[in-house]
Amino acid sequence: MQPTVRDPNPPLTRSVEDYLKVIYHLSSQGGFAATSDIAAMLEVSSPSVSGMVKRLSETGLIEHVPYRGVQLTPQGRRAALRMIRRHRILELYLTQHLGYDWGGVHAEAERLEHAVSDDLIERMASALGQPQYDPHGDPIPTAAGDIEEAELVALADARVGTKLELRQVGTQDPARLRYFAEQGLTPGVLLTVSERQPFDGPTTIAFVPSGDPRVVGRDLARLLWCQEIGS
Amino acid sequence: MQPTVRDPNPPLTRSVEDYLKVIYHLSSQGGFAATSDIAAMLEVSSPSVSGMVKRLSETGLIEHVPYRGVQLTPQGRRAALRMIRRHRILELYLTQHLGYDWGGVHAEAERLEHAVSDDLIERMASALGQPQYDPHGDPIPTAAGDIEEAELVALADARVGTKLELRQVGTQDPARLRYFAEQGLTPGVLLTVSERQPFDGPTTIAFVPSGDPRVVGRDLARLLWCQEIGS
DNA sequence: GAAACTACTTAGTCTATGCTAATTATGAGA
DNA sequence: TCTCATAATTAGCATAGACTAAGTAGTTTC
Ligand SMILES: [Mn+2]
Ligand SMILES: [Mn+2]
Ligand SMILES: [Mn+2]
Ligand SMILES: [Mn+2]
Repeated sequence: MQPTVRDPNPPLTRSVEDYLKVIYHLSSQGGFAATSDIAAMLEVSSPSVSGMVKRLSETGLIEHVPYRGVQLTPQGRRAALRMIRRHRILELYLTQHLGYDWGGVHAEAERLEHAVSDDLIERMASALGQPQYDPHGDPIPTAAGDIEEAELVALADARVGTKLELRQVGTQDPARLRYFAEQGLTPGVLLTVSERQPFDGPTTIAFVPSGDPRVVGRDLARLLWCQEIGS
Repeated sequence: MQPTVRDPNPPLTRSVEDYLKVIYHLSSQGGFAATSDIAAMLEVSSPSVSGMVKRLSETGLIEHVPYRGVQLTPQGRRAALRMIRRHRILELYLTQHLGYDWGGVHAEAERLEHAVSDDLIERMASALGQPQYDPHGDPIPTAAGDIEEAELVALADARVGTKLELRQVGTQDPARLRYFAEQGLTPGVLLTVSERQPFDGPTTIAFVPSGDPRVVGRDLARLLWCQEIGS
């Protein structure tokens, strides 16, 4: 009778997968992810995060510096990017093939990402023609775990007079997403920055080529990630 | 400070949903589902089943007669049929739209059924044209919870000389399913029973209209559910 | 440099779900 | 009716993941 050896490589649980994704997003700018930020993103208590952080660092998925924060190990990063690939392919598949709108698709993908097989994800990716971006403009990591790192500027910070392409919309909030869609503010749109009010005021843009003007408040303008267009 | 009131109607967990489905299948012929049969189907231990049975009967999803077995309450039956609808629509969607074969599709649906929203299932059902049967010929319950009850006979029990339509294939085993598909034994096929060897021997059939003969061993013939065709 | 605020961790508890080992009920045969 | 095999249950324990309450470390502020 075996003394019950623990599986050294158990499959990741749903909770673990969501923690890794959140830690990836919080530490992608190079720094550490703070306990309280993780707690806020996942809507759990700080002690819950401390507990999970302990387990994740014991299994080698993250590195924990007490009172500083956590970072992903290469293994944790691979796992996180795998989940992000799943999430974004699911979002795109649901919008392209099942009529979802880009506001409602996030919640569905948030659950499905943990249940689909790699095989199903690759079938969806094929059906979509190996897409590079999800409905919100976010880059889809490759199956090998590579992800495009774009140098983008928030519309709220773009200099007046520059010409921009809207590339990513940095929110999952259905209400804001639907509003952006109504305003024509979806990835791929071209615009110029015509004016910005002082004291963190709104930004005025003009669509290219129509020239139609639009005023965008500061909070929303911070969600619109753009790329400067030469000339 | 509230003394923490428990949610009186928590969402069902993945485990609970799988238990209900299994209990539905085991008790669908009118009787009780036995603890050991539930345990075998779910590949868990008998004490685990006893424990779950206690909780499920406390929440009113099943009726438990100790040492006899369990049956679904109307509420439990509704929940089980909802899961079966999800499972079968998923199986059909994956085969029709994503190129799955009918052998591999069950495992994928077994996980996805717990993660999809009702909305997604209904979108899939629409894309499929409100289908009535899954890839294995099993009837898909309606969203309202009605399910077709067909009077079928196993090929192993069909009288020699009768003409039959193959309606359902009663296994999820990928190897057997692929074998059946190779042999042309898929739902909708017409055949006549030409011979049966004594002492639980194999059954010989002839396909209609081609007349091609085929010998089917007893164990496999018990998985092929058929309907007698008039004339 | 001490006080005070904030963020983080630790301690202790709870639920869901699984397990093994031990016990008990049921029904079939003798 | 008694015995025994089988099936089911109970007892006791483990793990994942959440929570609240309490304590501690780091950081500001005067
Ligand atoms: Mn998720
Ligand atoms: Mn997205
Ligand atoms: Mn299942
Ligand atoms: Mn099926």
